[in-house]
Amino acid sequence: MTDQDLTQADTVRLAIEREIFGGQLAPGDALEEGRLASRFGVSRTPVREAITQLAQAGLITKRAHKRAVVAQLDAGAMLELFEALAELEGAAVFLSTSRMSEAEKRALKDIHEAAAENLRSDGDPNEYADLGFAFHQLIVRGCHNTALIDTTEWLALRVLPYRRFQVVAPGRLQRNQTDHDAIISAIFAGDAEAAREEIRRHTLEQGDALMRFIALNKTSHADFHPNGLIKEQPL
Amino acid sequence: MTDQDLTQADTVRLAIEREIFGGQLAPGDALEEGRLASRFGVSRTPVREAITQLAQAGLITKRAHKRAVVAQLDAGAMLELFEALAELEGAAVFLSTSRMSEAEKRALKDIHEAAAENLRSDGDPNEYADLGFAFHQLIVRGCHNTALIDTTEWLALRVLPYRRFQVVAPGRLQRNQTDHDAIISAIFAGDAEAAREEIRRHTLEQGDALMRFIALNKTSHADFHPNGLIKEQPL
DNA sequence: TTATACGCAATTGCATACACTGAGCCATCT
DNA sequence: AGATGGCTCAGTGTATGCAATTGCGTATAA
Repeated sequence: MTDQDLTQADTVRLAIEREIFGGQLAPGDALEEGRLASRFGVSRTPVREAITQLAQAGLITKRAHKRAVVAQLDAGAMLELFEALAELEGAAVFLSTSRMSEAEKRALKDIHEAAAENLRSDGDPNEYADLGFAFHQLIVRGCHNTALIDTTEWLALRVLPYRRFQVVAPGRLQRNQTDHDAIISAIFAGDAEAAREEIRRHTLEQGDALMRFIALNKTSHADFHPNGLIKEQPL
Repeated sequence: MTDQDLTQADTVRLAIEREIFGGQLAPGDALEEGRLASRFGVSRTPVREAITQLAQAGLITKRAHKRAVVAQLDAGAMLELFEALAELEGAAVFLSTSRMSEAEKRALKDIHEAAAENLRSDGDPNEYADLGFAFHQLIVRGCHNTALIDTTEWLALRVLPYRRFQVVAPGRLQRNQTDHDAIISAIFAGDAEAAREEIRRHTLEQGDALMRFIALNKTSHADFHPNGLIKEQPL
């Protein structure tokens, strides 16, 4: 049963997801069923199914008889998303503080220290970003409530296509690390309410910083388009 | 452009949703594509699409090469769901307290008082349930954050197939009304933190009551079946 | 030049046909 | 008898064809 029994629609969906998160498919790009079908060597049917799923997940917007498009967030939507995400992560960490096992706490600390080391040694910013992502993920999963975890990660997914900007903002990393410091301290101190407030503020600030950064490079006045503004990603 | 331009897949999806919420389709029931197709007078294609969407929404569970099934919640899953919902509603009301317009507050109060009147006059419990649902909905929507609203309602949807039990629990209604009283007071007092705590406790308690009620009528020891008929459901 | 009407190509939504999987049933073997 | 293996068939996954709709270039008008 180790065979996941992946259907072709699943394969296509995962492939498209990767391309969205990897940046090959940027917000605003059109997804044409026929092209994707031939690109993946399947018929339009599984492609359609994959697109339907991604649309339901919010990664793609799709309207009847119109081409599917990689979801594009205007400033307002992104603000809302980060606000909601801040609340959800706050709720999660509130629970996590009393529910994380010792092993989970240690893993969290390990990641946090690896990130610190990355900063000290002026390491790869992409690696730092990955560590930050893992940090948040560990905290959220620490609440041991799959409904809340899934919901939170579902929201987080939607900003992911934009999040790779974060790393280029200068001076942000140090501040990020300080925030994480405060969060982890609150968790280890068992102060759930403080942990909630810290992560709420932190996530809101992250969103703010991302938006401000994007706004500086924006071309359209309401929409962002990652690849149009930034040089290149090493993926 | 008032025409919503509903595709057949949408129509089918809405129809299935209604049947799930209405109870004609109970958790655990199998959805066979071919039957649904002929019942709705369409081909399997739009039915498949509808099922895919509902699966992504969590209302039905679907595994490769197996029949789709109306989502069935075991005790643990339901507990998690209510816990998550409590957190989300808490987050929403926290924001709503400072964001609801006067008109929205008045509408909320009107609903609340209609519910009180329903209780005083020993009215239709179903109507009371609807009012309660509207009460929660108004509060959630009052936060004016569509991401948070959608997420919360998305979670609430998943317990909806079970929620029609609530009304039969004796003595619950009065307590429910008292809780709502406290919530609305906190909102009008502008005490966001109190409102959050009140609705958190309230929603958790609602879930508790529902689960306890179902547990009394259960035959299987982990799974619930609204219609009172438990069907075999090994994993 | 800008705006509007129109027609054709491209693309989606749906139907149908086919391929594959998995669960039961029965026969066969030990 | 119980286990094992193939057979059957209901049902899902995928491919393909066709009709309906869009949007986009072109022509025409203001």
